[in-house]
Amino acid sequence: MVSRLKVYNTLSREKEIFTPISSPYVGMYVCGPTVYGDAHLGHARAAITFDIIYRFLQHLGYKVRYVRNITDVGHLENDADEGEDKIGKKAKLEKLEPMEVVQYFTNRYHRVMEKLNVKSPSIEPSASGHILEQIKMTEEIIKNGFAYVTRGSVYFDVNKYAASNDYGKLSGRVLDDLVAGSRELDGQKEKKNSLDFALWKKASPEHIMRWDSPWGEGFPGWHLECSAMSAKYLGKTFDIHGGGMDLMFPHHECEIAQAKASNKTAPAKYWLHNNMITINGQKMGKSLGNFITMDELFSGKHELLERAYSPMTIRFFILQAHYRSTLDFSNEALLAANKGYKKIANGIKIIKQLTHNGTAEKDNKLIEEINKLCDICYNGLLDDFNTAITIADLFNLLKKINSFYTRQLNIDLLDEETFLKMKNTFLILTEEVLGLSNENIARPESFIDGLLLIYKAAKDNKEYDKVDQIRSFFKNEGLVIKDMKHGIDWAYEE
RNA sequence: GGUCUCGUGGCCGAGCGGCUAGGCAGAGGUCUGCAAAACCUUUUACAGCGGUUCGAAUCCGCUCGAGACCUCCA
Repeated sequence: MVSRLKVYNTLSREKEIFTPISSPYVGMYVCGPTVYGDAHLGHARAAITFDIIYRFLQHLGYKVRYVRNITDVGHLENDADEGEDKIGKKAKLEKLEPMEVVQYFTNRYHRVMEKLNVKSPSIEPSASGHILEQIKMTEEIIKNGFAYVTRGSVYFDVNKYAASNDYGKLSGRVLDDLVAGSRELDGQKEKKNSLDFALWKKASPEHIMRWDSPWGEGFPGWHLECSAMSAKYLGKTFDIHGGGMDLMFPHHECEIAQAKASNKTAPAKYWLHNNMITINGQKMGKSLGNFITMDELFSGKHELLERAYSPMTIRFFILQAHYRSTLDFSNEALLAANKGYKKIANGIKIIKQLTHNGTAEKDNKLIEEINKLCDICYNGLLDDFNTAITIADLFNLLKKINSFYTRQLNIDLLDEETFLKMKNTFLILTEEVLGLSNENIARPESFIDGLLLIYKAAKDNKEYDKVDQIRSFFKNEGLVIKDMKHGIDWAYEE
């Protein structure tokens, strides 16, 4: 397969032609959520970004194994020794088992993803389910001389590693700058160097989540799970590693170091990072507390929201920007996205109804124009998954589709091939690749009530043919009309 | 302080040296019993100042402004 797909690789800071390690197979690992809170817009952006990548790679014919983890252990509040585990803290607060917290928020995350029409990954491993793999990797790193044990904890020796590897390449850091800029945090006395990070941490007495290890009871460091699980399911080197830009340093940098220190090979060929959602120009994030959860968006229940926004509106909103640009949240922007999405949704609806008669005379100029409009639609996606450009081009194609629909243009002037190409290009790109499914926005009950009003009027006017007609509509849907002395209602046909 | 990114018309947002991005909003028109939709046309741009170039929103420099990472964050 000759690839025309270009991807921006954070490692090289360039767009590169995408060539998988062993085509047609593609391995992709994406950092998933830490399940101690509800998903917000930022989680949605990351998930949707890599959902598009997953879908488009599949569309191009690749066989993709997509691994997205659930972080349920080891993610501390901060780097200090007394930094609490995020899950553990929440569990204590709510008087729950840590795994209850994990299950609860995992379920909720899945529900939101389903609404957003984000496909499930091929494998969704959790950190707590891979403690053995993480211990093994830690042992390997110690064996290779890149980690040391202090009082029951194991730390990665960044200086030692950096002597023979370029630590900081991914995030563009220089080691000396990092040392100079690093803050003094408590409890770093165990480390030889402030940049060293934990592979395994000794559990303090009050720490709930703990496992046996060669170094005593403890728990794995945050960065380790991704290294262990990606290697387990995708091999020591795989094609794509993704995640939010904020994970670039230190998380992804540490992952590379761990992988090289244990497996002696760089983990991923391409590193892809999605940018942040901003709100009033500022990053939306947990620490700033300025995030809006997906449930709040769906229900409109948040002080910054003027109304509720449907999942597809949000998906469309996110896709209208390129994934490597920041995207600013506002009601106005979301409102515009809502209308834009509806326009696409109407396009999907009408193109399914369009039919074509092949016998008429053909218009070669029109045929050429339509073909060109169709071909162009792929350019955006092929250029580093630029959905903004593809959507713009789809709107241009949609203008023609609408013209055919309203008969302002005669569709029979197209040849069969072009007609099908137009239909397929629009439907496949919108529904399958961009994942813009039709939302069921109509409320059937209000239609039923409306029909019953007409039914009543027809009865009053003794227009019995109309009455019978309406009754048969109901019957076809498995419903019956109930004429009662005190009024009219409907019921399910028994 | 260090490293880096960005500043596009009323709003959002593409753009990677020459060719109308697109969506929303506004104006005019076609169609229409009315309305809506749709289609056509159209008004507001590239933070500022210099430079490179035949040509710059796009490259370089400076100034101003916003932000990200260097702790946890998608």
